[in-house]
Amino acid sequence: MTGMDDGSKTLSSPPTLHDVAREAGVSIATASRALNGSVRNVRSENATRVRAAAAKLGYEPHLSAQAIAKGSTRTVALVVRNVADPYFSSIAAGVTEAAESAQLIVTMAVADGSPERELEIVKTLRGQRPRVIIVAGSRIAGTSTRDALVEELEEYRTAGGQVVMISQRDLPFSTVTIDNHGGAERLARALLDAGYRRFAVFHAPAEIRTSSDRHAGFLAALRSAGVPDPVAIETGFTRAGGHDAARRLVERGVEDVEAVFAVNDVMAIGAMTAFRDAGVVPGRDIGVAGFDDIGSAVDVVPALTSVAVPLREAGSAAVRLALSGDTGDVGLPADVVLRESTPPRRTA
Amino acid sequence: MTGMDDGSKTLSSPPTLHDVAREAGVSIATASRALNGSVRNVRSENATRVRAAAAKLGYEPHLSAQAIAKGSTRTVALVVRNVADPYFSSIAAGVTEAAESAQLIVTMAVADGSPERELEIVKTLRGQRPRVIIVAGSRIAGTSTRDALVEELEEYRTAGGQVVMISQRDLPFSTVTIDNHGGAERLARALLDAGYRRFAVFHAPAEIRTSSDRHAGFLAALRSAGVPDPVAIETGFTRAGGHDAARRLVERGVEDVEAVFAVNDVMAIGAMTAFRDAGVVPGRDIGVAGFDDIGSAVDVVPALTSVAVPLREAGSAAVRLALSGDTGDVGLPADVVLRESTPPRRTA
DNA sequence: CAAACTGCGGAATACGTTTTCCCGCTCAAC
DNA sequence: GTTGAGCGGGAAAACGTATTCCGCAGTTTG
Repeated sequence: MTGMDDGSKTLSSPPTLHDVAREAGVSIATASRALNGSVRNVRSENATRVRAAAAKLGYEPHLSAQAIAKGSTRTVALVVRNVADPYFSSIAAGVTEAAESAQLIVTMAVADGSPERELEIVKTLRGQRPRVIIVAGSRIAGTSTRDALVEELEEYRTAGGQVVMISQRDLPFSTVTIDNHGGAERLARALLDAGYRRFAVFHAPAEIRTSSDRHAGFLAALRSAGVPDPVAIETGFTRAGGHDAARRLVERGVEDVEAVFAVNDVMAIGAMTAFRDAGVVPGRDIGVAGFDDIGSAVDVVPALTSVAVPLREAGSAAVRLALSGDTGDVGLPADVVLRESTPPRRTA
Repeated sequence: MTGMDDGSKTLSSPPTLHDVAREAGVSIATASRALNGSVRNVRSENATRVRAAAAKLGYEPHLSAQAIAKGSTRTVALVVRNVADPYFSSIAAGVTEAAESAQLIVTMAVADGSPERELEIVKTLRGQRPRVIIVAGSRIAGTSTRDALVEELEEYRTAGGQVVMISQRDLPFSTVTIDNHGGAERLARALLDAGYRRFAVFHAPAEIRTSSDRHAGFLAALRSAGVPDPVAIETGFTRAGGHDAARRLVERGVEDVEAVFAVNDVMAIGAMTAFRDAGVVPGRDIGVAGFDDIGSAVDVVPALTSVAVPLREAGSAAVRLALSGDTGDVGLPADVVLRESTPPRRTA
């Protein structure tokens, strides 16, 4: 390319094991054995010479080459719907934490709520030959893409890969489940105890399993208490969705609802500011509760009643479950946290 | 789970190009040429047969093998301090967006604020031979690890890699800079215009460049306006840090400060709830301003005055900058957004 | 009509590792 | 003093793919 590197950094390819071996005056095999804990020993004098050579040359093993030689990689692949959402970034944090402590590299892809994109992602991920594929927040969509996704993942699994879903039960894979149904039930009962009787629910389309589970749990508790069904407003699973739903509820007239349950916190928070903008003060004029207990739940005013979900833990549990090799599910609790957004209400 | 599922799917290794070629009745070379847009053509009949065979077998090319054969990968590596922080997850969102539109895979690692960990990460990342390494929110720490990091990255670069820093100027790499200094100056002027005169600043240790730039800009604007220097409280760059700083400020006595500038929004938000818990109402008893304009800035009460920073854009700009191959910096603006947390103040 | 050229298939090599296999050496056991 | 085991070094074969090079047909050119 350019001339001799007289003195300074000309562009060159990174040193290979071959270079290290030559520098140390040993064979490639010996160098390889010295640099990773192989079964075989190498004489300690040679080992130190190899290590010195590697350090001198700034050698780093080519992971792809290792992967192909060993027939296995050290990566875990994570697909999420949206990294910027605290729900998923918390999961991602747990995943990277557990992965790094297992010396694994994590690759991340964002599906953006599109089942087609998700399918495409899983395909290219398969090319990575990761040890594990973790899918968080998949959308169980129209059966055609869904079936294709399942098939793709099953092929991956028969090829020796581990698949773990997060909060996506009833797909034929190990999953880390969150007690969405039970948490929502307990939340409903807590709100009933606090004196609320008439509710609205802001939920996402039914394909989003997390949403429908929470919705169902809430409904079940209400019904078993003999309270009238809440008004249900379907909207997006995002802050904007919650904001929008609140506006629609206000337009419709909000006098007959005492509290709103939004199926996640970002929706609830969006709803709170929409309510406030419309002159309906959350916590005073209307109770608001969310789900997930994301960090900022305590920072909004009034502090948001929610259901605490160990998201980070879910991420790391997914990795550990996959690495354990067991198939089977891990269940995580979901605990109600009452705060000022749903103050006790004097029943009439 | 269950025993042998006799009949189908026994555990087997994924199909290789060899299998596809055999199935299609052509050579490996032809199969390879048919499946990726090679320079060479293959007769269309053969091409369709190869594609059919690939589809039938569920073939996905082994990315590691491709990487080693071609001598280059299609991955971009991102190292952040903490995924769960909205600052970094927004950047990560931008990075993945741009990467995916360039058909690149992103691998992510979390440095967790530890320079040693960061160094270690960059080392193993180098083994990945990514096209690009993006470092966001690095901590310029004690020069020893810092120099080691720089050296590591420079070796990577002389080996043909692209390095981009985000908001970490004056390291010898291309960087996407955010106008932290100017944004903080403009914020200070806006607060002065609103009638505030006596300030406190919550900032992070000086090694965090983002923090010190913002702090310096704020200070500069204050001084050039002839206003007394603010009380400076050093704390962590996190929500907890802001919370803690606010408590310390309240303990010290808060009568003589009219407004607080926290060098980022999560700190500001943490500070607001600490103030409120201490009976100091943000927006009434004390003005609070942050920096970054994260999504939840509009959801807290009072809505948080901040400086809008195009974080997502910074992430995608970093990828584009790296891919362009140019070295040089990209500057991103930072615009003041006044909200209710800093209402205009009647000057005495 | 020979020569040059084009289009395309396949064998073989390369990429950077790990691992198997073979070999020589040393040491202990008989 | 032979033999067998144990140790450790190196040559070579893998791993799955891209690509170079060679060869063969068919086509153009003069």
